[in-house]
Amino acid sequence: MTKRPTLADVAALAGMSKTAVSLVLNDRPGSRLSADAVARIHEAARELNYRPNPAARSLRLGTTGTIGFISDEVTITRFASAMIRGLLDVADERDHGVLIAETGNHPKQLAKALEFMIDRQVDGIVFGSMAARLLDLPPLPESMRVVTANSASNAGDGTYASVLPAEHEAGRAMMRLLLEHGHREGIGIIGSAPSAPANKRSSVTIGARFAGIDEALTEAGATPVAVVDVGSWEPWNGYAGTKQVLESGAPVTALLCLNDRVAFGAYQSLGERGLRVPDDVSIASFDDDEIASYLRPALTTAKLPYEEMGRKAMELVLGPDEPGGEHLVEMPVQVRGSIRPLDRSSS
Amino acid sequence: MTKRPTLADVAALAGMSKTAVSLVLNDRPGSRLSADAVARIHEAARELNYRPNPAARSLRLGTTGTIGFISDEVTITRFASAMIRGLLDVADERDHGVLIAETGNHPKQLAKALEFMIDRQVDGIVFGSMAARLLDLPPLPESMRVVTANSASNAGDGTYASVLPAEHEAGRAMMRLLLEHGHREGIGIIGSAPSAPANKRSSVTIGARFAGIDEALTEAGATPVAVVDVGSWEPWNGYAGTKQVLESGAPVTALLCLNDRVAFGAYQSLGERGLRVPDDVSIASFDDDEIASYLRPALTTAKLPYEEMGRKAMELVLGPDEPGGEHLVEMPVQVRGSIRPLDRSSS
DNA sequence: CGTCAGTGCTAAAACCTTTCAGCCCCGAAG
DNA sequence: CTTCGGGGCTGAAAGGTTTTAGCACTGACG
Repeated sequence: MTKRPTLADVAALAGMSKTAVSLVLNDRPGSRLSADAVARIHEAARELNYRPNPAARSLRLGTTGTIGFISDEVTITRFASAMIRGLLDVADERDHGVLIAETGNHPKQLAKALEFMIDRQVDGIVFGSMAARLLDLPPLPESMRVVTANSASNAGDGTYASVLPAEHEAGRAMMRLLLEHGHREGIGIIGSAPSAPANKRSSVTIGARFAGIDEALTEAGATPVAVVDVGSWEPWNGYAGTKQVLESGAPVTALLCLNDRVAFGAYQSLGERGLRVPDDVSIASFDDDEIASYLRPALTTAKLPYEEMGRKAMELVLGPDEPGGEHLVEMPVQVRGSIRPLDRSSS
Repeated sequence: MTKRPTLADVAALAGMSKTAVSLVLNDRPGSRLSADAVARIHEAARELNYRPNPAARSLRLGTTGTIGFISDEVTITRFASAMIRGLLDVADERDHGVLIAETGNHPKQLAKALEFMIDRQVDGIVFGSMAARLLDLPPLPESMRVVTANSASNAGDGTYASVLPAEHEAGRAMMRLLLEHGHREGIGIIGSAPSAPANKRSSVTIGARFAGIDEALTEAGATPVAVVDVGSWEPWNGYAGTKQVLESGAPVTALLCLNDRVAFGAYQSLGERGLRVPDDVSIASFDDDEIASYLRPALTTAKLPYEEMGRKAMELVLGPDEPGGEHLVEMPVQVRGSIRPLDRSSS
C-alpha cells in the first residue's frame, strides 16, 4: 500500500499502452482492441485494484461527478432534513457525490458558496430552501445545470427548473377532508397568510395553499366560523390563537391548523380546557413534522414532501435533459386519529 | 466570460513566468521577487479575476481542501442536524469544503462512501453518528486524518480521535438538580439502560449517563422510588412507563426521563391524570430536542451538544496536530420551567 | 582578475488522465 | 506488383498547477 496504482502501472502490468488501458476501462465505443488485450487489461486493473484519480480526470474532462447543494439552512435545521436524504439517495444511485454549503440567508455566504462550487467544477447545483422561498441568485455560468428545490429563483423567465410542493391541491384536500366529515358550520382556521403584499421572498407557495383552502370552502358553499392570525407559526402562537377562538365562544367543531407546530399548540390549549381531540374538536394540519406522530391522538396532516422534492431535484440535475420548468410534488395526506365524523344528530 | 483565466494568462498579462505568478500568489516564503513584480502580478490576477483550478492543484499536491463527512443518518434525520452546522461552520471559517455521505448503517454503503472519499483525496474524514455508537471501521490509509464525532471506533488503541458528550457529568448534574430541589424520597426514573451486555455498538456513552445518575444518588444517600424500563425511548413508551408508575401508587414527586421524547410521553400521561408539571410532579430530562421548548411548561433538560461536537471534530481534523485522544464536550443544562422546589411542609 | 554570494527570475518536470493523430501490418482488390 | 482499407495498437499532447534546479547578472572581496 505504498502508492496508488496509476494508469501507467496497469498498462505496464498488462503489457499495453496507457491509451489502450484508458480505452478499455472506459469502454469507448469506437476502439477495436483484441479480446485478449481487453481481458489482460481488466485482469491487470483488478489485480492492482486500480481506481482512476478523479482529480486528473477532472482536469482533463472539466467534469467532476459531483453536485453542489446550497441552501439557507436545510442541512442545519431539523425540518427539512429529509430533502438531503432524497438528494443523497439518487446521487448515490448514480454514483455522484454531493458537496454541501449553507448560506444562512447571507448573500455574502451565497456568493462564497457559489464561487466554491464553480471553482470545483461541480456538474450541477441544487438550491434548496427550508421554507419555500424565492431565491435571489446571482448570474451563473451559462452551462451550469441548476435546479431549485422547495424554492424558485428570481430569474422569472423559467430559466431554472424548480421543484415545489403541490400546495394548492393539499390546501383543497385538507379542507375537503374536514367538510366531508360533516364539519360545515364549525370550522376554525388557525394561522393565516402573511398580510404583507404577497411577499414571495418569504414564501412562494403559501398563497397556493390558502387558495386551495378557499376553493374547497367555495365549492361547498361553507364559511369558517373563526379565522385567527397567529403571526409566526409556532406552538405558542397556536396555543394562544386557539385559546382566543375558544374564549370567543365560537361553536368550533374542527380546526384547520396551518402547520403541525401550530396544531401542537392547539392540542395544548384544548387540553387545558378539558376538550378532547377528536371527540370534541377535530384537527387537520400541514407538514407532517415528527411531532405529528407524537401527539395523542396522532395528527392527520398533509405531508411536506421534502424527500421526494430532493429526489426530484437531483434527478433533474443529473438527468439527460437540460433541466427546466416547474415540477409539483404531491403532498400526501397522512390520515391518523385527529379527525372524526361529525354526528349530525348530536350537533 | 469565454474561458476561465489560467496561471499562464496571468503570467502573460503581468509579463512574468508562471513560476513567478505561482510563487507570488501563494506567497511562498523563500522567494525573492521585486516589489514591482509582485505588484504587477497581483494586479494582473485581480484584473482577470483569476482563481486557481482546484483540480489541477489537487493533482499536483494530492490535497483538496475538502473534508469528508460520513455518518449513519446524521444528515438525513432531524435529531443531530446541529452537528452539521458545527462542522460546516468551522470548515467554512477555514475555507474548506465538506463532502457528505450517509451509510444508513450498511457496511456496504460505508465501504462505498469511504472509497469515494479516498478517491477524491479528501484531507480528512469525520465519522458521525446520531446515537453515540461504536463504529466498525475498515482499515484506512495510514496518512488519513480521522475523527469520530458522537461515536468511537473499534480501533481500541486510541488511534482515532473521538469527540463524545460528557454524559457522566450530565447524568450526575440532572439527578443532583432534582435532589437539590428537595426531591429525595419521590424520584422516579423513566427509561433504563439497554439490558444487553454492555452493547457498545448501540451506545458508547449511555452507560456513563447512568453511572453519573447513580453517583449522585449514592452521594446523597437516596434511592429512587420507582424505576421503569421502557424499551426504546419514544414518546409512547414514556407515556406507558409513566402511566405504569402512577398506577402503581408510588409517591412520585419528580421524574427523571432519559430523553425528551420520553418526557413528552410523561407529560401526556400526567396530563391525562390531571397532574400538573411542575406543581404536582417535576420533570428533568436529557437531549434538548426541539420539543423540549414546545412543551408547557418548557422542559428542563441536559443538552446533547451536537453543534459543539461537530465544531470540535472539524477543528481536530483541520488542526495543526495529528488528531487523537478522547474529547468530552460538556452537556449544558437548559433550565426551564419543569422543576420546582419541593415544599417540605407540604410533603 | 578570479571567486563567491546574493538577487531576480524562469524552464521544465511532475501529477494522471483522455484523446487526437497516426503507425505498422496484413489481406484483398485493382 | 501496387494500392488501399481496416484492424490493432501507441506516442504525445493537453489540461493547470507547484516545485526543483538552475541561469544570468551584480557587486564585493580576496
